[in-house]
Amino acid sequence: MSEPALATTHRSHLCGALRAEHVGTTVRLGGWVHRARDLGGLVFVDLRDRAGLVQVSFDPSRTGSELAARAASLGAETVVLVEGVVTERPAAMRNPDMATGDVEVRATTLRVVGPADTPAIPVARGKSEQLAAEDLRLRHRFLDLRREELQHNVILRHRLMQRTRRYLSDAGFLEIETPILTKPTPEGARDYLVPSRVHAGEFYALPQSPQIYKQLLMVSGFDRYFQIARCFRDEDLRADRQPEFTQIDVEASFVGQEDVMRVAEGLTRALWEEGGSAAPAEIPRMSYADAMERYGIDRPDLRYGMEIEDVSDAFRGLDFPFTSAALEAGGRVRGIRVPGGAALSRKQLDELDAIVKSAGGRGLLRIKRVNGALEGPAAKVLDESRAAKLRLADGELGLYLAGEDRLANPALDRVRQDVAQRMRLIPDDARAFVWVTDFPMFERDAASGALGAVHHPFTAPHPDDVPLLATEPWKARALAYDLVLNGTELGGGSIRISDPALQARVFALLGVDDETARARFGFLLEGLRAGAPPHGGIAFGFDRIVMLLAGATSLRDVIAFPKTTAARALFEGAPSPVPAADLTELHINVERE
RNA sequence: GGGGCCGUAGCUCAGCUUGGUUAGAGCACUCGACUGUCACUCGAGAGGUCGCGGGUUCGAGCCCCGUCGGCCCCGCCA
Repeated sequence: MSEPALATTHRSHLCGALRAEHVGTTVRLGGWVHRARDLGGLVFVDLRDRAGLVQVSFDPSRTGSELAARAASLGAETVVLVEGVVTERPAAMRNPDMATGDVEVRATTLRVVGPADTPAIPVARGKSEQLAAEDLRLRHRFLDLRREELQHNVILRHRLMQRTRRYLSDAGFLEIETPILTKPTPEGARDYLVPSRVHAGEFYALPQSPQIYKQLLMVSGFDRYFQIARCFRDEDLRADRQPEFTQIDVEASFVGQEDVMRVAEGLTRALWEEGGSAAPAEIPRMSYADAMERYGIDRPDLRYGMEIEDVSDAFRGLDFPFTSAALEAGGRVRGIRVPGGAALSRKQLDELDAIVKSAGGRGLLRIKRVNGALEGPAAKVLDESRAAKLRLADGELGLYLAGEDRLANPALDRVRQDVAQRMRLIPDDARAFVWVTDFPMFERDAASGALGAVHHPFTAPHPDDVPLLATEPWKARALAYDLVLNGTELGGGSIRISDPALQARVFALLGVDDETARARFGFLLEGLRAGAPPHGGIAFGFDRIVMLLAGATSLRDVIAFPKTTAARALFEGAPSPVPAADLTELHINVERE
């Protein structure tokens, strides 16, 4: 890959790009003083720009003592312009840890153009020195962003964004922008609202996603659309959740599920290649039902085994307190077998128990096989044939939960993940992509029994299951699909309903009456009645993809100016109060507690 | 809305268990020495609202209550 010429009137080369091939060249550099070393005559300055570091030397016997003295007095993070000659370093003075370590620039001039206060947080950091606290890093973001790691992440983000545009554009997709000021939606996440000055008491909402707009673009005949779309959700944050985030949003017409998945796979492959690691040619698939049965979650981590197994038969008919009640109530006994798990300490097992309890379970039944014999509270009640059904090998530990699947699944998932980490069962470089398909259309609220959309209310039912809408709608599958990597959802999508009559039926099932549907989604319904092609699409969580490919552990490390977990921007100080006059103009009266 | 952890010099941390004279260290900073370093080295110095408020106590960085901020998790996130 050839670097573009970044030469300007102030500089001829990038600091970090200088190599042996430049030896003898007179260069002009601009950069930040990373570190300076004053040896009492000879002075070295490591100069930094976005390409990296280069050592600039000031030898008083060549430069005169005045220039060397000025170099010695440079503070960290000062911006300077330097003129000099790229020189090969003597063999013993090369630095193999530096990309530019074979050369140095012998300075002939030095000009301070950007004096700098002593940095509030260090940019240059010793090998074993800790990072500054994250709130300080966010408050002084312009300094933190100078660090090599964040520079790398931001540049990677740019490359992934460009690769996305190139891939989708080459595949015939049109990049079309949709409004940021849009209509509040009662469904889904809480909206960020923007008051209207012109219309007292009325509000725009920031989009949670461009969902309806992209469907209307299909109605309008744009056939293939994409957008790198900023989305907003006013919900509480996590390490992998920001209030504003970026989606790669894709929609296409005259497509079925397979067509969308093929494009999504191609894009994934391109992005992983751009990120420096190849994605598999074909991504395996698993049904939602299968994922829940074997992994207890709809985004299974397939980098390791320990699948959930049903061992109800081993306990059926037994008078054993842990399992009897659950089995009689129609529940099951399920769990995982942990290879080598018999060696886990009492303390570790208690910690697992705590995890189960925090996930809503009553506790774990633990059975291990040591030297051929079962050990644990259930060992006495299980005879040979029942014990055999557990299929525990020597040294294995069985961890079981009894009860309803809806309660046991999340707990089993947590246990499986925790154990995998504890036992180091996850290979370092493993990548396990999987498509999860055949999601249910609806989920039933546990208390009220009311139906809600699993994906969103515009998702098409599986054609085989349309009859179920009239009888047992909660059993109907949707044409919805999620792409999962290592237990993380990368993206998800669906084929949409393009038949207005079917859309009306689905709204009815969701408890949305005609009038409400018209008020909330009228412009979409009118669109569908105007002649809608079959269409569907997918949206990827772009920030999360960058995070994975950057090897970062927090979204904040791949977003230039992120928010804290309290949705604050520490750098610019948002949100903030506004003058009373501004509120008056917006017809807003703020009540304070 | 709930739970957990953290807050001491510009930065990273120790001190808190068991309250007691002047709150320490490394880095950074200032001054000085040093001509091949690359986390340069060496010497000296300056630097503190112990997040904030209240309480207990003869006495609080340390104990208690509240509060603010950060991080992680549950709820929430069609």
